[in-house]
Amino acid sequence: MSSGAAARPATRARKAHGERTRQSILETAVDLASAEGLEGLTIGRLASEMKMSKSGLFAHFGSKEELQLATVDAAREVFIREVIRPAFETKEGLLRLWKLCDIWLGYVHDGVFRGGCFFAAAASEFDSRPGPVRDRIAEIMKEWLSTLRRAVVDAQSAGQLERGVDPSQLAFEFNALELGANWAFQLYGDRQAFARARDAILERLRRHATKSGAGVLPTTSKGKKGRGVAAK
Amino acid sequence: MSSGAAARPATRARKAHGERTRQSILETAVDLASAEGLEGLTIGRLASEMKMSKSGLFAHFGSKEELQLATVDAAREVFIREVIRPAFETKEGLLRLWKLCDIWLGYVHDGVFRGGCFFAAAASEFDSRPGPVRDRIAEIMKEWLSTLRRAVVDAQSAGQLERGVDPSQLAFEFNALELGANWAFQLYGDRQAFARARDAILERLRRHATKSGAGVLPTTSKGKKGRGVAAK
DNA sequence: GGCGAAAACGAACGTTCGTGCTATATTGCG
DNA sequence: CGCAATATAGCACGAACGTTCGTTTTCGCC
Repeated sequence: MSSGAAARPATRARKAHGERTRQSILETAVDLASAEGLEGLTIGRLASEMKMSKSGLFAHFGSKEELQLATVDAAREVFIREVIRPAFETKEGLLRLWKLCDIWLGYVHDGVFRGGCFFAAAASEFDSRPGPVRDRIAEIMKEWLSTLRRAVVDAQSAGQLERGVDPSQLAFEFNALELGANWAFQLYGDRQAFARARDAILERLRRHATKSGAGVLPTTSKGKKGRGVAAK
Repeated sequence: MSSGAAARPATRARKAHGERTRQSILETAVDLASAEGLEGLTIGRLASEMKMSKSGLFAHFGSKEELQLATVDAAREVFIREVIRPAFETKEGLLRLWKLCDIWLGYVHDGVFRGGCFFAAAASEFDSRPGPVRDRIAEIMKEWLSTLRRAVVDAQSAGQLERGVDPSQLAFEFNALELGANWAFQLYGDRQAFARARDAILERLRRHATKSGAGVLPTTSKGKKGRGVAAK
């Protein structure tokens, strides 16, 4: 009903040239919204950015709320492409858990979104504003938290992480440290915050790593390139 | 020039009844802004909440930006009263550091501001919006971070915390965990997040506490009442 | 009790918001 | 080519925004 990516049953093969502009509108929308907020993302502003008329652009979505929802989902796609997918190139275990955190921090540092983590900003903006947009944001962030938690469990199953640690607790802490780094970077431009978050995360990973797990972690948090897969 | 609290040189003793309404406007403004954001805090909305006319209310501030600045400073006063002052009743050292974190979490949990931590929301809203408001918010959050850092240093001076730990690093981590709890509570209503943050903070404090420091920390993170000053 | 200042009001300003309508380009298919 | 569907533009709307202005109410003080 909504996620029309590429799953039409071949009955309607045409209708492609509206979809394309819609997509490029959403690219701009995501960028704009990450900086000015999902509510500050105004249709007039977006239209002038796209050199389109308000009404022409508006017709693609039908309402502002639909535009916001589409923007959130577009941001989710970017997040998956920039963070999840790269981290999942590493096979499950302690290193993938680390990669998830490391790449997340890199994605904020490198300014994939103009205003830092799109979802951190969106969550904070909508957390007191009930409705479908808020629900969708919460859902997506829950996906992320689950991914983090799942990575912890997998690392335990692989025998690289002590079984005593609570996966939800660890996921909470890592997510908090990431949000903290994002916060410090957005507010102060403090790049050191990334190193602080990495230090804190690595320290926890090291403390709870088993003997076989300790080897896979990078030796320092400074360099961008981790040491790579050493174990096995 | 601005902070006219109660420091007039007795030349002008009158002029109190405008200041009072101004103060009560700001109370409402703080509450409103914490939920709907500093930009969503609209003059018309605020006026109708106060049962005043837009123009009558407006005259107290002269511009929306001035209103926002005054609101931010009013929120700072609340924060000092609700968090800083209570924590500073405990004498400097490891316990005060813990109190700062513990009370902060309580202040979010108990809903001192309708939308969670006022400054977490404001920082996120204004971090991509240069200007005096953003600067003031950043300044206030820096005060908080400094307070946290200072508490770490004091705990070290008191011989209750290992001197090896980096005060800025610890302040960063604690602040991040607090923001993380605030985030989880606002978005999911997840009260468990407070316990998670407390656990994480306490664990770090315990790990780096000296022998003489270990005694002052509470035995569990569950109860609201800490064990109290046991050492010395 | 009346005077002057401070405080609150009501109406209007120009702008921008989201959202409808209607008409005109643009395009894919027979 | 011509036709139908789609995509974009133009225009107008009611509401809300921050702000200004001139007037009216309130209130401390002589």
